[in-house]
Amino acid sequence: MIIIDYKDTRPIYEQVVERFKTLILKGVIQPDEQMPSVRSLAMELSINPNTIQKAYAELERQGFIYSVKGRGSFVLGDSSLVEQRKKEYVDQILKLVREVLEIGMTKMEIVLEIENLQM
Amino acid sequence: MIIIDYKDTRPIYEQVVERFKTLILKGVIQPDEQMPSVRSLAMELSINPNTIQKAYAELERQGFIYSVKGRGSFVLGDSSLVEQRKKEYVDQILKLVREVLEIGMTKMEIVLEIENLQM
DNA sequence: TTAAGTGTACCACCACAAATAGTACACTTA
DNA sequence: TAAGTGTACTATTTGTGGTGGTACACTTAA
Repeated sequence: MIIIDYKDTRPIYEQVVERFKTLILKGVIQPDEQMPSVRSLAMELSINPNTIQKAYAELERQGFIYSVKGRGSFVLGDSSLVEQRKKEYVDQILKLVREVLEIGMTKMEIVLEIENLQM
Repeated sequence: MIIIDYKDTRPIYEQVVERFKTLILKGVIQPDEQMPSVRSLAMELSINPNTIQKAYAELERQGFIYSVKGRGSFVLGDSSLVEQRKKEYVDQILKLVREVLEIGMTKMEIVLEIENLQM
């Protein structure tokens, strides 16, 4: 399910985060389904449990999963934190957009900046 | 005019940048006025000229001053400051856009929100 | 109650990047 | 030409990020 590419320059935990995000967004892992445990996945990938822990913490921060001490980590549903956080972000973005429109920028200029944004 | 706080965890050059930005925005240093020279300021603060050079390069990048080899560095006028504020807003917006892309939104969705924004 | 499973916290190590220093070069002006 | 200016290059120091080792805390099932 998860693979690490050592030719990839990105840190391991980041690769894990992205891989799980894809799996969750595509519905391969369903809401409320249990994630592999920190230890078992670390064992499987022959890396340190802390690295998986870091990945899971990031997934939790971004609203994809939640973790319960002693029980495990679980996938959150679409309607939950992710959607909520999207709204919060959009609100913040629009607020800033309003301000920058007031000092003379145009919507088109802003849109162009976003289109050209490199990740 | 400039002071360094060694208890401050931020790097020296960053403190210098911020201090000058404040002074310029408040009008304490006027447009076209000459900045202290790299060497004299470095001497005054007992640090390396390169550190001041780095601060000035950053101030130039942000549109606050301009430098001429052999002549010195000078404060830019109001109109360029507006441009600077635009840049700062755009930077903030793009930062948020990156985050919201991270959690699964698309550029198109964001752009649509902006297009539909009522003032 | 206990054992095995779970997430979490803390510290150490290492590699790499950022910050700063040292020095030399290039330009301008009086 | 000399003294002042910004700039470029390299070396060294410092800080940060990523990972590993280990111990702790909690949950669950036997």
